[in-house]
Amino acid sequence: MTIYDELVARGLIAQVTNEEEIKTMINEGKATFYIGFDCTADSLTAGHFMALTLMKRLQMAGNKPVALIGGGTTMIGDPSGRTDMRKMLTREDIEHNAECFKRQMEKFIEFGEGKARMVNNADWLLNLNYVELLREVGACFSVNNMLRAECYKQRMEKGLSFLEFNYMIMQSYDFYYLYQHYGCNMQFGGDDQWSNMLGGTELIRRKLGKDAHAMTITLLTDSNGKKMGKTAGNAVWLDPNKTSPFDFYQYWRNVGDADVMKCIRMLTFLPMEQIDEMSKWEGSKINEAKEILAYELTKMVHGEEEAEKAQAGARALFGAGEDAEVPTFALTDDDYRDGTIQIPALMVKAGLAKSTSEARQAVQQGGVTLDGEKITDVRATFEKAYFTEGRMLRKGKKSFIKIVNA
RNA sequence: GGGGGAUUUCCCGAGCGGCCAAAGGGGGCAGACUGUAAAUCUGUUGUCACUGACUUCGGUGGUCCGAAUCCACCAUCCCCCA
Repeated sequence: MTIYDELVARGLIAQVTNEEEIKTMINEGKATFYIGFDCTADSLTAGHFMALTLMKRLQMAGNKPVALIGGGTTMIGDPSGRTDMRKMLTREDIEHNAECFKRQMEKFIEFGEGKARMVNNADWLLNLNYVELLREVGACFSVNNMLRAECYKQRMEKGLSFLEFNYMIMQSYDFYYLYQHYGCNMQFGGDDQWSNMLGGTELIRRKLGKDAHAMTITLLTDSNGKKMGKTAGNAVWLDPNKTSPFDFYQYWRNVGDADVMKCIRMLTFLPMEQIDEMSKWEGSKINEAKEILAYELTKMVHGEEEAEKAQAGARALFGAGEDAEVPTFALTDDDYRDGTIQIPALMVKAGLAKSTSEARQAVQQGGVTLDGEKITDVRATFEKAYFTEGRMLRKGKKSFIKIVNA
């Protein structure tokens, strides 16, 4: 199976500019492709993860990846798929974020001589001269066409600032620049980037008379059409300090039945034959597929050891077993008042509830247990000695944390 | 530049002088049912020293016994005209 066919079989490809040419190019390992990452946060997310795996797949097939850190474009903010303007980030924040991205990416992609390359568009975008840029590329963009672009549609109703309107031009310029300086002949991106990417191929054609290609990745959505990689509006981070390996594992362990095989196909590196076999599973056997998915992804992001721990912890908590490897929280003397602590305060400190009110409600509704004992009294108080051995605090079905003394 | 409209709790969106911590929906959380799934049903969803108190309705002042609701100014956004 060729790499292109595999990408198709895995459902990764959404749109391409020219299928035949792209197919030949990547199958023969002749593509130098880039993917841009806007550094709006200090960690990559599960959403970026798919792009990283795609880079890896292509790299394994002999193509050269260029990871573009959007140090420059982040200064503007991509309006695609947004109904409001992004908050402006300072230059320092952006640089810090770019640094974090770089460290995380290095775990997946091999960088170095003749391998993958990492560039930051701040290096060329920030020094552009306004009038020169207008004269150089401004003439190649038709405002009429831009306004028709999908990525601005939503914003046309609510209002789009000139700042953001220029995002497409900056992204197009990136491609134009990379084409000339690094021989980059293809761009990848999420499907929501399609119009921005076409801006780039168009610019290259007009300025240089050359063909460059664009290809988009199917957005990973669940069966309800919602973007995956988020819980309650919060991203699932790749940084273990922001989303623990256990929570990361649990996120994938809990995907809906209808979405498991799709995730396995798109995100893991398991061979297609095995995947085809698994997709025949039905009923509660699907849980095994979920475990495999969660394990595989946790292994890729956090390493085998963490994946084992997360899996063992989850099995112990939800099945039988005693010694569960779950995140722990250590109480210090300051957490106790007169040597004791009340259950709502404990829950807030351990991060199981955002406020004591929320904690109370959980208790009142019978959702809180300590070492298997259901807590019914909101005022239940515990002494320090009680936690010496470590106690399992649980809220609802899926939130666990082990409480110990520091 | 001129004219009109908007700004409400996580989001959407009612409220237009006391009965408002503020309808309804979404989302979240918890309970039941289950397979750590989906669907469904129920409860809950500002904060706290929680049967009471305190702080919210873009910002700042004002009117009033009393304001999310009225007035003034400021800020931001949208629409129409130029």
